[in-house]
Amino acid sequence: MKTIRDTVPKMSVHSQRGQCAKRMSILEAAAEVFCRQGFAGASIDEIASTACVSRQTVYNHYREKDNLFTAVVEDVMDRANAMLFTILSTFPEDPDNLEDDLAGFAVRLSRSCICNQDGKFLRKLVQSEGERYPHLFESWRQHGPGKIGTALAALFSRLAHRDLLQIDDFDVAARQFLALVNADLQMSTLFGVTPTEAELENAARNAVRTFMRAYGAPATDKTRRTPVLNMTSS
Amino acid sequence: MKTIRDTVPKMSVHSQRGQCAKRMSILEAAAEVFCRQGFAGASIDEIASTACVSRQTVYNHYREKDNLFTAVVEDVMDRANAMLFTILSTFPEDPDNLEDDLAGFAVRLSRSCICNQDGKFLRKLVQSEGERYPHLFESWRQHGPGKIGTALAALFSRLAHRDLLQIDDFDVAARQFLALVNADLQMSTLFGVTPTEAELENAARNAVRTFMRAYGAPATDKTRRTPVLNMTSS
DNA sequence: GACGTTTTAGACAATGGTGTCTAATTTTAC
DNA sequence: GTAAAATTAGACACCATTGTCTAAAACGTC
Repeated sequence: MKTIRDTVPKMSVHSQRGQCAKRMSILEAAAEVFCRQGFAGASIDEIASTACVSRQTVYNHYREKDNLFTAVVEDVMDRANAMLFTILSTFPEDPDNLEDDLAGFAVRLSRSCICNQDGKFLRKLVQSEGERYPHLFESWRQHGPGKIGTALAALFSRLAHRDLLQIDDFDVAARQFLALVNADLQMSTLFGVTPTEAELENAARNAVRTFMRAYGAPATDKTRRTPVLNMTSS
Repeated sequence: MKTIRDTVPKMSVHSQRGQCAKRMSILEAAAEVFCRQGFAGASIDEIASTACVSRQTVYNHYREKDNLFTAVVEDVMDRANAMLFTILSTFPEDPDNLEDDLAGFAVRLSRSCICNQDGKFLRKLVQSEGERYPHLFESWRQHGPGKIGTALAALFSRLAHRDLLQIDDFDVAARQFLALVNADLQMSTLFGVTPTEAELENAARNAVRTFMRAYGAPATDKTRRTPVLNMTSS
């Protein structure tokens, strides 16, 4: 990637601050407009005015529209990736109450990796522009949310190894866990509406309950199933 | 909606055939191009040449691009709706082997309503153009695949009523069933690749197995796992 | 073959977007 | 303050697209 440094060698260090702020402002605005309008429907003028920046500044930083788009995707992917690692580090490896802890984890995951602005952007962009920018698929799989599945599979395998879960295929279980968490949120996320905290918790509870029924270890005393017939979340 | 009939009252009956064929050809081509390029990225020229029709003919049948888009969405929704009813009518209401029958149903559902061309079109279009055409959301929910959830809930409730399933919340169970069926196919569908029959069957089997572990009736001999302790309330 | 209708190719204006250029202005470093 | 760098507004050429118009051609029916 080419940064502004390559073309402006004599620049002093401190002027980076204003430049950097403008760069980020442009990236943020471009993400917003690309997400709402798609690549073809987004105009540089709208991106510039959204970023409170002149059109020429956009062209100064990113030579052309394609280049800007690539930079935006890269930026959002990096951020989403960092957030994903943060959330994965909160996985209940040594759970007190597995069902509750998994539900909490599911809430954090959906809130910060799936339902947030970046998650929505990546899903929408991969779906709408993926066919014309096939590298989006690879990026999504390797640097983006596509990694969640395999990472979760590894974490589940550890729980299974300690007999806290009974799983035959970790990859399938991980995908199903994600699918269940999304089951109640798909409508909202498809419609672009950010779910409330209560909806997140309810969805996570429903998902984890079903997941534990399918994969919970049957015999141990502390994971005795509580036959709840009503959900009545908080 | 204004059709060509309104402006050409004296037309003979048989010439409708060619016209009708052209109309359908245009609709089909427009669906393909809109799906691939999005609304803004699709050009009438490309639609016309894809349909093997002159541009003027497109304008003759559908006055403007917006109108054509609306007609395409309507057409695909209607077709998807009809297909959905067909598939729903094959739901195993009186199952021989519930798990196998549900898996077969899941294969048919994903093949003919979710992973097919129309399903892909609707998902992609609702996601990418939904914000600018909010009526798409309502159509999707009322006339499109959004109905699958509630329809499935009703069907599951019948099975539960006959003690073939043990479900507390039918809507949740239906959404989870759909989510599980999609769990293994999300990657393919997101990438625009049509899954093979073997992938469909494998996905359906994984989904139904987990679903049955979570919601299968406990008493029958074949569903050995998940010893549900029934509540002693009352 | 004659007639009305539909389709077609091509030209056309209008519009809006991209990307470039310039000259004036502002910011920043020292 | 000064000089270098960045930003800005505006004009500009260029191109793609939309939607209209027209005259010729193809089609279907009688």
